[in-house]
Amino acid sequence: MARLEPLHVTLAEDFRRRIADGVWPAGESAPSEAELVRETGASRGTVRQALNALRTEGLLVGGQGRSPRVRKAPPAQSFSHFISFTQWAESMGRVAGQRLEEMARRACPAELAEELELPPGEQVVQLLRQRTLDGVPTMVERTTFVLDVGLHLFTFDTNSGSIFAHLASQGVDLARGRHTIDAVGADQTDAALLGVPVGEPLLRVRRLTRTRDDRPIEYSDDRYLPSRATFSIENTAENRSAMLHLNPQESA
Amino acid sequence: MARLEPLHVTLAEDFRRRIADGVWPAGESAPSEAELVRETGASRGTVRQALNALRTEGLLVGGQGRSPRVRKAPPAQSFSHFISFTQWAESMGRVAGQRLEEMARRACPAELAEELELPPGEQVVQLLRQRTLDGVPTMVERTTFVLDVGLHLFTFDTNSGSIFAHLASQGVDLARGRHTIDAVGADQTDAALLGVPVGEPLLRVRRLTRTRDDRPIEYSDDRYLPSRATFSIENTAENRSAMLHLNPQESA
DNA sequence: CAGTGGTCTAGACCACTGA
DNA sequence: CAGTGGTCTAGACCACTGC
Repeated sequence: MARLEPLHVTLAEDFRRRIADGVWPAGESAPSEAELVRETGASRGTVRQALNALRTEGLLVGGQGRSPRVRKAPPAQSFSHFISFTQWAESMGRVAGQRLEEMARRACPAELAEELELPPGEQVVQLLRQRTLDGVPTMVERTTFVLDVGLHLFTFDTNSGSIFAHLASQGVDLARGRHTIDAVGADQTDAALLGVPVGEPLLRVRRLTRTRDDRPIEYSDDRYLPSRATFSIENTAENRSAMLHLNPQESA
Repeated sequence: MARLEPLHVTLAEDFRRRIADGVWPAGESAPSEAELVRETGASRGTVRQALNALRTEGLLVGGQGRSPRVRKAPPAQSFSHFISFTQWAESMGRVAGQRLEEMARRACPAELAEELELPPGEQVVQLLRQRTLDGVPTMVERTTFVLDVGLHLFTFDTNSGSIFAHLASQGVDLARGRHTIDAVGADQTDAALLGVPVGEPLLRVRRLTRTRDDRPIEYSDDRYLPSRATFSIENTAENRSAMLHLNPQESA
């Protein structure tokens, strides 16, 4: 019996499923750690490691003295949902669509060169795409890839699916992302692609994605129709991990 | 020698300080776990618990086979920065200001009653405040408190500091928050308080804050000038904790 | 009071990395 | 190869909850 996953990951998935399936009903107490140790045969440390994962996801709350209680399950969000419009849509049973407006290889603009930690004049691959959800225009995506990664895209029909799924199959491992969120008025391009007046408020997310060894791979400027999508974040006092940085800007 | 904090918390703070002070220079390898065990005298499990905290904060990256490397320190963000404009400003050496426009006790509006899990007709306390950063208008805040918490505010000069600091001193323990982010055009009130035209794009954050035992305490609708503040989030593939939910909205 | 989770220890085996 | 972090175990003591 091959076991590719660590035991604590398997247990965490098992527990997540019990919550999703209502085996551990929302609002009630979950079984005690001692009980889970008896049931699973794993040691307490391993059981705790699994439970802690659910805690930081907000699926379990409380503790100290009484069994933790189960919260109503928010849809599980994996990292790929952060960076892939397609995977996000699919996770909700929606259909993501895309139309490539432009794809170009060119010298990296100065502002982006700094973000991507590239020397001046380095070549990059840039895309402009309109994204749809169930056929309705929802987002305008302006993405810049470092050259060696972007070259994979020329072997790929960019109108036919998820760029990130394609890159993953090529061995590109995205591991970390920084997302900066603000609001902008629609420019001419946004307005045309989203079917709204120029100046309409849009929710903008700028994202820098890195590999496991911290090399910047991709920068994207995505502008959403707020009537079509919003972001939400959960965070807790115990847990510093859900980091929402509120950055002051000098007056634009 | 009283030790109020758990050892792993003390160690984590120590390690964070070493990164901030450059004792562990950014970009270089941190000491191995074995080394830290020798140095601190703590067991490996405890050292790992401390290091894992820094990992999920994004201060350390990498692993398996080689020592983790240190990333340039993002400013440490505690939970209080999420929910308190004042504490956020202070953490950056800025000065937060506020002007109370309105404070009222009234029946809870229907949309909010659901969010706050209150029976229909329940009384709440509502505030409308203009917030400034270094004297410049930056945000308009519409906050609703459940009654027993809101009553604390009548014993408090709301023009003179942080509401959350005041509530904390009254024994109200905020523990968890859900933040929903989108973009809206400024309405008449926003426009007047922020000094921009009606329709100007604003970054809106709606927040529901809960106590440790999951009781909703406060709901707020905060609208920022994007030229004055943006949000950013860090997340990783290993770690599900930084949850960014991208929620579809039916057309408004 | 008994049961719970929070903390801490000591020791073990493995997979992976880099010289 | 030796050293690293990833995983897992077994057992211990404590602070806190609820009865």
